[in-house]
Amino acid sequence: MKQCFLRVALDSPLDLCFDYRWQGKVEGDAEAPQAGQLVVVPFGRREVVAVIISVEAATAVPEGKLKNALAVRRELPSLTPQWQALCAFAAAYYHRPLGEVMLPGLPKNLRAIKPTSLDRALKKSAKAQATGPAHDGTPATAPALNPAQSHAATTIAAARGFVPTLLYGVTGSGKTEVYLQAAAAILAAAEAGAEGADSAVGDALGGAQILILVPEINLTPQLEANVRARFPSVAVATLHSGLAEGERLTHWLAAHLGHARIILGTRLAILASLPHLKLIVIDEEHDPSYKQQEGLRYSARDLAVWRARQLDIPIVLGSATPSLETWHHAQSGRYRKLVLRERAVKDAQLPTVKLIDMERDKPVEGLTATLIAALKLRLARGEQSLLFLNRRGYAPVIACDACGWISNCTRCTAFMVLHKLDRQLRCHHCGLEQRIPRHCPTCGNIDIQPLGRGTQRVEEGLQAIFPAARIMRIDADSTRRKGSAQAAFDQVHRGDVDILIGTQMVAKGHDFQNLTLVGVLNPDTALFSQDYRASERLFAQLMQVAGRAGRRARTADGNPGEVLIQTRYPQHPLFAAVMAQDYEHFAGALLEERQQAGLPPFIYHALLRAEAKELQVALDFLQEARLCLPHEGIVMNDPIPMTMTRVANVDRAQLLVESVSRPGLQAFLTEWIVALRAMKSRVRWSLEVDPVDI
DNA sequence: AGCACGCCGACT
DNA sequence: GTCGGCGTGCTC
Repeated sequence: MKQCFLRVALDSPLDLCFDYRWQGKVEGDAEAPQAGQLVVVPFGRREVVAVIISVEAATAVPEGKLKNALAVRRELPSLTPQWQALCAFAAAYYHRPLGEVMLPGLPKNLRAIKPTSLDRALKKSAKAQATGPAHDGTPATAPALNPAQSHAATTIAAARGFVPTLLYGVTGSGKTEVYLQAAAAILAAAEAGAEGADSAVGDALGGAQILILVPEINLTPQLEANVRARFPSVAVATLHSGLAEGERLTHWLAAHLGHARIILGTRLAILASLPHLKLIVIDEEHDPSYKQQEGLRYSARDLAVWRARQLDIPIVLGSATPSLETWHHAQSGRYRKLVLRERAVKDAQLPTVKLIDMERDKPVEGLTATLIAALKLRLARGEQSLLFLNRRGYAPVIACDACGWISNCTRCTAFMVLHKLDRQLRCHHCGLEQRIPRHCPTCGNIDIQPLGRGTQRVEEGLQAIFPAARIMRIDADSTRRKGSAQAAFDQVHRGDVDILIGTQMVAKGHDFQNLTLVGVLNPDTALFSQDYRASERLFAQLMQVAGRAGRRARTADGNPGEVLIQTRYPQHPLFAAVMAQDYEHFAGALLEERQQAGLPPFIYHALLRAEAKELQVALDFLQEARLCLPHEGIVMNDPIPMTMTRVANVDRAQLLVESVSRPGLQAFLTEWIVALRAMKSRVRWSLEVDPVDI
């Protein structure tokens, strides 16, 4: 080969690869470019970093259009064929350009035309392993496992090849401990394998990497501390969106170079380069946060399963309330199921769950007399309580009694939420902020009232009822500053808080030792939601928040923790399942409903969204899209406005596409997206595969 | 998506 | 007379 061409993927919505002339060393030379390397190329009037997909001897691009590639970034080891294949799969499955999958996840520094001190970053990532500060520490002793935990850990670590495993265990059953012991066994086995082989091969065999995903950034510090204490001589790297650019670069490099052996991360970590990956763990696999909701709308859980199959390695999906998709696979035998029925702490009991009928026990300040009495008891005993309310702000809306005016957002189909502390009305969808009006903007009435309540209002009411109590609110508003969420949780752990009030942020993962009461203030809206997944989510959320109570052995008077749920619908079957803490029965019933209604996981969905200044324009586009191709075996629903039609002065509509066959749906989408692009419409549109909010 | 070019309204 | 609005055209 005298001359060669580089076929590259770059971050552009154009769904094609671009070829460049390479005027340097070619095939056979150690310095020749190869697939998986980063390369700087001119693109239009700018220069960008791209990934080399292949090196070609010829190109179909006419000579006049061809440009020269500028520089191959040889100091960075190539991204592996496995990583390239993962990206190629995601691009094909979600119908997005390859470059949009490959490049946005790379650290900014690597995508810069002139990377700053890459050599130093490379050295730093390597050093983290050899002389990390934790290296001299003694490993924290692994807690003794109960028989079910031991069995699970051994079974997972002994798996050979692709074995998807559901680790199904109630909150507090010690799933994390199972992950860590399985990880320890796999790391030890890899090390032993490395010693036996000669050193060159040993590195390839020995560098086992383990990826552990958690749903939220807030959960990484606790898990990281845990992991570092247990594995002081193992290099650990975290990957999540909260990292500073420098950290992100060194952590990403530590993973890519194989130095980091345990990688903890949120969903974005599933697209990281992990050349020695030997085990994937998805903790709380049912959690909606694993679904990316903008840009490339991928499911990190689904990609993780694909990645495990591709690498032929085990994957563990852990949950007390598995997603119906995963449960369905476990029931049908496609996934292996390991069960933890006992709580790991000796004598710890499941909390008792009771309902409070709000029709009989009328709430004051959102709190029923029963719940207030329970809070009072905890205060007297010096125990902590948690109140859960999935609505931030002071009140979701303010209204005028006289004329019926309500605080609608002028740009969205939504209310302006009252934020009393900031003296503002705020739209949670477009960010619009307004001063609170002193009188009704329509009729001038001075008597305008907040309707409903959010966390701020409950906090205010609680403080009035219990003036001496130390009350802490944790929600997206109170934790906006970096590190403030961790500081707040630390305060709760230290015992400086009597009553914690929060949104779903407080429901996940945190292990509060002295917390014996959980109050759920108003779960009712989810009972009658249009969204067919609402009840699955509510059940998981209630079980999860209930699990915050009674994680230690017993309360002062020997009772288990208590969960009180306020509702106007105590007869609703969902609550019966929550009280019985019977996930299996509930999941079975939901699956049967889904099968009869023709919903996932028995059917596959894709969603075409369109947005325009005028709703009709978006609907017309979807109608045209609906008819532009024959679609045998595909159900095309009518185009409809989205539930929240208008956001930031843009109207949105959607078209749901269904099929009983995943390959059938995929084949159709591949053709359809070509046809949609050919329409050359000015309407903004996007296609989502496996949507969750429809 | 960027980033250009290109042709019509209110400002130093 | 120019700055700048966003329509449309292209990117190996």
